[in-house]
Amino acid sequence: MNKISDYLSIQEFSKLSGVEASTLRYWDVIGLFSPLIRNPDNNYRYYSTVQLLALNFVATLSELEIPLKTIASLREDRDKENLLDLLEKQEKLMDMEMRNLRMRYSIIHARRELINFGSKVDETEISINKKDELAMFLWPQNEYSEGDTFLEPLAAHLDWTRENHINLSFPVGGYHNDMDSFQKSPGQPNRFISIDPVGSHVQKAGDYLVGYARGYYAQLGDLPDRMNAYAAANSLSLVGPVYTIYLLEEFCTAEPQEYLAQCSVEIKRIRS
Amino acid sequence: MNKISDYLSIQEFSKLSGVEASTLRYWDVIGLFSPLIRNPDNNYRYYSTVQLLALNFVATLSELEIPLKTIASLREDRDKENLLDLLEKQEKLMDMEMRNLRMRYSIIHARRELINFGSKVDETEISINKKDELAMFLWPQNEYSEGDTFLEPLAAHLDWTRENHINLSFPVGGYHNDMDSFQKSPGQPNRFISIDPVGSHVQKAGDYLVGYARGYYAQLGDLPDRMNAYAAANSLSLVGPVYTIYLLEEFCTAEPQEYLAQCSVEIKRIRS
DNA sequence: TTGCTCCTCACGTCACGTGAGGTGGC
DNA sequence: TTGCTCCTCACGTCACGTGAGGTGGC
Repeated sequence: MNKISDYLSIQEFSKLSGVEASTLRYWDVIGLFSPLIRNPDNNYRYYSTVQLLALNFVATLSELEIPLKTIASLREDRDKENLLDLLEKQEKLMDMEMRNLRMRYSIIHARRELINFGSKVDETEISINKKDELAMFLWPQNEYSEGDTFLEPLAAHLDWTRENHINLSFPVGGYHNDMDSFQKSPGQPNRFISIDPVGSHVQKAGDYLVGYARGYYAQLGDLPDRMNAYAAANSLSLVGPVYTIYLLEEFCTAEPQEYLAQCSVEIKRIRS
Repeated sequence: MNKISDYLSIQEFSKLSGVEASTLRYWDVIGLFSPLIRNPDNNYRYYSTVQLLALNFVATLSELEIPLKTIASLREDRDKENLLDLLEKQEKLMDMEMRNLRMRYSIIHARRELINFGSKVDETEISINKKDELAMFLWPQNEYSEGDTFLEPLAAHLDWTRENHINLSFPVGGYHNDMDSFQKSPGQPNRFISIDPVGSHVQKAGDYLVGYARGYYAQLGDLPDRMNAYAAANSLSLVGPVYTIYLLEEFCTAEPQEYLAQCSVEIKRIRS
């Protein structure tokens, strides 16, 4: 008799192996991994140190998040091909998890950036700011019928977003083709945008005229007028599309009148 | 009455929002997100397109894997700080997930490398091979009492592995201080090793004398003798530690006699 | 009248963790 | 005798998905 045949109680085996006693009991109950012997009088479980290796097999695959049923069937029918197949499959699942995780990361990142900016900004002033490149997806053209708000074209494009794998968890904003369109109907953008870092459209880096407005979606008040007035007073010409992004919205406040929009349009100075 | 007040059945709202009807029902039951109205006659749920925005709030946080209870409490008490705290916490959880995922990746990688190599190798020959660097953890010195197998020192170090965050899902092998020790007791390595890519010990790149043995752990037969004989016949001097790693073990076969060990020791040619 | 949609239970999922209530070993 | 360990149920977890069985609308 060498030391190996000394039996270990479930507590001792648990401490040695690092696997919880409740887990050992469960694995026994479902027939995945059982103690070497049972005391027939009191049903006590007794393990042997030799079993540490077999347990490690189960514990390792379980840590790889392989279903216990699969582990059990692999124990029955174990060879190189089966194991390699299984590991390969698991790696593919993990690839998907990784991609999913990265996407969740960038959603959080995008949202935090907007909120942080929105908390610090001086919303009362119209100003000229340098903006960095911002990647986004451009949605299709919006079409408005009589009496439509922004909701109808939004709803109309939801199918399109799903077909094109646009993730609606990224912040959504508005896009006007130009300052004219923005002034004519500030609450009716020509398109929607998704602030998604893998988006194919880029708001170019450069000098922008930037203004802010409080209130529910698409209620931008006289912001277009004020921006145009500022441009005229400072001899600026405003070119290209107007981007509206919501720094604060239902994610951080229950009060629609506290939503905070930022509108920006690129400027060219007019030589005087 | 504009279009917004047209009510949508649960099916229509589900298709528009991309959220399953069963999920909408569940969110209603737990009080997280409810339809605008209920038909009192038949309890039919009716949603409005305006609710798409509120739903997006819930769906987004749910996709970020934030517990529904937390989302519910956030809806009650919503402000920038609460949301930012929540997003930050979630990001930290995701960091841990990411680290866990990477570790599972490298476990699979390490195991696959060994098995793939073990399937192809010519195990009958002793040969001189170039080996690349291999990172690992060196366990503490083993101490053997009378009658001990490799199991006793292994068990004795399990506490140490946990204290030092050694993950036992990586392949474990043996380490002899030198060829003398290897020949004297091939089944009793001076240390154990964990083939973990973040390990602090490195098996140096270089020319190695490499041999193989079939059989259960630590049953290396006359491999040390054969390696020494090969070295003598070819005027090689064998220097430094002997590494034993198991290419095939209980993970890919149920038969202990099919386990395949690889032993390697660095060589220096003796000038003749 | 006939599908079709909607409803409300109730149960299953997956791998345990946590008592409750009771017994055995030193 | 007294803790301590061990046992076996049974229930909870988390966010739904899936029927079963029944009703309402066109």
